[in-house]
Amino acid sequence: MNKILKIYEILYKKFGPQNWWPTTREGKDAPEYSRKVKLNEKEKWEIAVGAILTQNTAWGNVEKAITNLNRAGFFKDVFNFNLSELEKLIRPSGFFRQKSRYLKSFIDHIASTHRGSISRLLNQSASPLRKELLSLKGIGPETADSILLYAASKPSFVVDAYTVRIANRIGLTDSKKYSIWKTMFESVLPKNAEVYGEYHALLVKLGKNICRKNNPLCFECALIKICFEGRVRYGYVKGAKRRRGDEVASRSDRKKFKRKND
DNA sequence: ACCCAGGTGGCCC
DNA sequence: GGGCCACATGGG
Repeated sequence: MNKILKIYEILYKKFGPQNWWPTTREGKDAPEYSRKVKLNEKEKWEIAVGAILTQNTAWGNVEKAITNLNRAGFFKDVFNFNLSELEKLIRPSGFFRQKSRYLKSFIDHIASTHRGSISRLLNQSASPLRKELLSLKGIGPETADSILLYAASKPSFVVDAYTVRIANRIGLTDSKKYSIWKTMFESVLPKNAEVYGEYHALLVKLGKNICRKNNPLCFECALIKICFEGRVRYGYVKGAKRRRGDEVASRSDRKKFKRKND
């Protein structure tokens, strides 16, 4: 079986569905994970805004920003907020000056080009929509694909830092090009938004908790059998030299991990 | 006191 | 087309 399919099978079995992208329920302020079949206009806005806010930023900080936006009634009337109001509200998500500009230009674009409806933007077919998103300041390939996949429900695979790190360690490819990574996954997986969405979310889950940048918890990783670096760290690969920092995680790390994950 | 986080754009060669 | 750098807050 192809490794890319195998990874999905293993992670899905281990972690179950992740129900991305988190959105805020009626009457609440903070986003939660729960899969919706059909998104309303507010939820589409929230996903697109979240995709911009989470650029190189911990999701917890984005949650704080989205909570602020909800309390201010932002998603009910996105056209009624100016730059400095946005800056204040999204401050916790970091890079708030650039991100507020990115948001404003996104909002203005929808106002002027799509008669104020984000659905009119998102209802296009995937390829022109992707091009249009990429033409906006502050929307690069990952953010565009996140919006395509999670807000527009189109099968467009999202490649992020976790995807690259995990696939690098497993030994899939060492390419530096986003398009190569994206094609690698899309050419193997069924062209299905739900599968793409779960796959990406599962990689994030693994990357956050186990396949961490420093001191990855390979001893707990469900992918150890198919991961080159993991096997090297564990000493499974004969003759492979362990490098500094390749030690198996400490006891305290194991305990910490167990506490966090049930 | 570090290091890190669900990237992007600008500038330089 | 690639290699650097600024951008900012909050948690571990």
